Order: sequence, then C-alpha cells, then structure tokens
Amino acid sequence: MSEKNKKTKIIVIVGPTSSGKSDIAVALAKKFKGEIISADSRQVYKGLDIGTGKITKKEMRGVPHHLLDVCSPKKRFTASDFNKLAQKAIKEIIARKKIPIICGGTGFYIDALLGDKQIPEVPPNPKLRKILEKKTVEELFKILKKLDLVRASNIDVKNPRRLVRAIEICEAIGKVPKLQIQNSKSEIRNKFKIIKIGIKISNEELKKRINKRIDKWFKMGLLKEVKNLHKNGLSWKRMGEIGLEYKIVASYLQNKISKEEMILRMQTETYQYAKRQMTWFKRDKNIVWIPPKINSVTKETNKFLKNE
RNA sequence: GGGCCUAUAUUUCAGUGGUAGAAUUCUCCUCUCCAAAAGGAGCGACCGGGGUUCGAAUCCUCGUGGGCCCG
Repeated sequence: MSEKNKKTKIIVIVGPTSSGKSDIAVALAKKFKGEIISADSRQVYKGLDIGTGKITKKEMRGVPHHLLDVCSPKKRFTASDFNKLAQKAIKEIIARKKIPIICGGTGFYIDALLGDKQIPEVPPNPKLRKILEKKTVEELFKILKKLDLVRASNIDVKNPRRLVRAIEICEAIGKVPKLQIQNSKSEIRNKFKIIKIGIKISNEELKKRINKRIDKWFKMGLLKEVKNLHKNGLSWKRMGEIGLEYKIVASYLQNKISKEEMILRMQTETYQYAKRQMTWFKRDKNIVWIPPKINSVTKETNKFLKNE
C-alpha cells in the first residue's frame, strides 16, 4: 500500500469509571507520541475536578489533553458540542503529526463522534421541551406519530426524553434547510483506522477501586470543592443535574442526608453507573477487552500501529 | 423482677381469615444533542413451635430476637 493511502490511526480507550483509563492513555501517549482527547461528559466543565476524577497536571506528565474544562458548569454541554470540538481536536493533533488518543467513559459521546448513528444537527429547543415535558408518554407518542411515522415505529415508546427529542427534531427539520442536517461523521470513519480498547475488570475489583477512589476524593477535598462551586454561584439545583458526586455532596451540605449516607450512596450509585457504562460498551463488538495493565495495552496498540 | 409494643424481600415499610404489595438493593437490558441522563424487564419475604379454623402470614398461646416503660 502506498504512503498516500495509509489511513491515519486513532486509538480509543474506554472502560468504566475507576478502571484506570487515564493512566494507561498517558502511558500510550508517551510511548507512541500521542495527545489525549477526553470523552467525559462532566470533565468538560471547569471547576468540576475532584468529583469527576479529572486528571491532574502532574498526572498528565506533559501529555496534552483536550476537551477538559471547555465549558462553564452553569451552561449545558451536549453530545453535539463534544462531536464538533473533538473533530477539531483530532484534525489539529494530526496536523502536529501526533496520534489522537480518545479516552473516556461516556460511550454516548464516543459513538456520537465515531459511531454509526448520526446525531441530527438540531439544537435543543428549551421552549418546546418545557411544553412537551408536561405531557404523558402516550400523548407524546401520538404527536410523534403524526409527525414522523418511521421514527415512531422504532422509538422507545416509554421514554419521555427520547420522545421529546424526536418531536423536537421533526419540528426543526420543517424550518432548517436539509443540508445542515447532514454531518461529516462518515468522513471520519472512512479516513481513519480506529482501534478501540476496553479496560476489562471484574465487578469485585471495580467495587474495590471505586470505594478506594471515593475515599481519596474526600481526602483531596471534595467537600471543599463543592462548597466553593456553590459559593461561586453554582446552584444546588444545577449541581443535582450534573450528577452523582455533586448531587449527593450537595444533599449532605444542605443537611438533607448524613455523612454515612452520603458515602454509602456515592459508592452504590457510582457502582451502578459503572454497570450502565459497561452495558453501553458491551454492545460495541469492535472493542478489544484488555486487563488494566500498561504492558498488555501497549502490546496490543503496537500491533495495531505496525499493521498496514 | 413487673408491664407494653414489635417480628413480611438486602433494607425501609404496606397489607388481608381465602394465590402477599410498594420503594430500595441486586441481576439483565434499551438508547440518534441533558448520558453520572432517561427508560424497560427479572430475582426476591410473611421468625420458630403449638392451638382455633374447611382454610392462619393474618386470631390465640408459648418460645426466640428486637424496641420501650416502671422498678
């Protein structure tokens, strides 16, 4: 194969929370001259550091990281935002003749970027959502049926969020020129060769790691972080939307739950989250599952990079 | 030592003399711009002995565990 036809390569590291993805990604970046694109729906927010398990400057060991701290937690970041910024980052990294390493636990974001499914370029419509959110799933389904029979036939009938979104898309397509609805996803897939490595870890081991990590977070000052965020104007309500650690710590700081309950809930809910992540990843048959050992992952990556 | 209350799912609690119900945990699953989100499915229990009864998890009694009051 000629030099010209060689596809650019991208490495993807996925796995549940606390599986040790970040360290492995840094090690790979060091060894193979890469830069890391984080695929984490909450690490994109500035100031959410300890509770999202965000990598520290020191842990980065000089490897550039992208898609961290790109949005204020007061605003809402979407999968589409991720898609755009990540595509841009990939291009820049390649221009620097380095390998993009996508690493993160938000499978939905990774699929939005590299997966088969196209995410329509229709921005959220808060006004419409507000109206629709008051309706029952039956009512929503009726509306969707009138607008788009095809989508109505394959949608999850009992999921209000999906229904609202589907209606939102129908409403918008009426107004937006068709051209804007297409995106350049397929282009990415044709252009690049991708390896997806999943960090494989037993449930018992995962539980242990999660609990250990939560302990560490409190020692690092998670309570202080949340207090500061609130002092700087991040509402308890928004904290609840952002997710577990922040939701739970916020409850504690408002004296709604005890300290013991806070820790217990954090452990349980983080573990549940990890399970949900795995449910998502399991569907992707292209993922190669490897234990969390740097040597094993390096070996597999090396094989991938040498091919072709 | 005397008296009272209580015992149902991992947990917290409903409940009825006639096939035991919820929330939660756990397991599995779905996913087209909130994704640590939103949703679906499944597993799972009447403390033990005796009695009353056609039939007891339910009523009575003893035991055991738990809680409380008086001394």
